[in-house]
Amino acid sequence: MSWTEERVELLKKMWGEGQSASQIAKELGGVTRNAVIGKVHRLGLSNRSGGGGTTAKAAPAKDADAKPAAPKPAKKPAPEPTPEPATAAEPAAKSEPKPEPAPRPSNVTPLRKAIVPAGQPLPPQPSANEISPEALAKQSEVERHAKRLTLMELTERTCKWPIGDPATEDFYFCGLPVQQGKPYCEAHVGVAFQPMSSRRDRKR
DNA sequence: CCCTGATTCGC
DNA sequence: GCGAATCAGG
Repeated sequence: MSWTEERVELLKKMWGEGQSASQIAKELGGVTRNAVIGKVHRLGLSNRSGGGGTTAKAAPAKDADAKPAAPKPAKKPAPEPTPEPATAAEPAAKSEPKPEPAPRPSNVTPLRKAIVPAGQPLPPQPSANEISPEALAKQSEVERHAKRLTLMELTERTCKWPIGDPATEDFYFCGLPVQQGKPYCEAHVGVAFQPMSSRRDRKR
C-alpha cells in the first residue's frame, strides 16, 4: 500500500480527531501503526493538542552523539484551540460507511450520573431477561470477578458487556478478555448472541 | 499484559 | 519516503 492522497487525508483527519495510530492503521488497512506514526512524523503533524494520547516524551538521550540541534523553524499555525467535543464516548462517526455493527445488548450509555429520570423505565438489562439458565449462571458467576472497567478503559479485547444500572455509581463494564472477534467475553457472548428461535417467546 | 507515541536507520 | 524494530512510558 502506498500513501495516496486519499489515504493521507484520512490519516490527517483521523489523527486530528485524536484517533490512535493503531486505530488509523486498522482503518486504512495494509499498514501497521508504525507506518502510520512514521507518516505522521514525516508529515510534520505530530503533537495533537490535548490529549488523550499517552506518552510524549521526546528524549532519546541514549546515543551519546550530540546532534547539532535541528535548525527547524517549524512554523506551526497551532490550529485547534479546543476542538474537543464534550461528548465522552463516540468514535465520532460522521458519515462512516461502516459504523461498527457491533450488536450491543442494549444500553451503552453511561453518560453522567442519571440519564434515566430515576423513574421506572430503566433500560432493560440485557442480562436480565429469559436466557439459557446455564448461560445466566455462567454470566453471574463471571460477573463477580469482572474487571469493572469504565467506558474509557474498554478496548477491542475487553468485554463490553454493561453491568449494573447506568443511572447508578454501580455501573461498569465486564472487561474480561473478549472472545476472538466478538465484543464480549465468552460468558457474555453466550447471552448476547442467541438464535432467534430459542430467544423467541420464552416465558413473558 | 495491554496499550500509546517517538526514534532510528536500512532499504 | 517508507516502515520494522526498538525504545520509553501508562
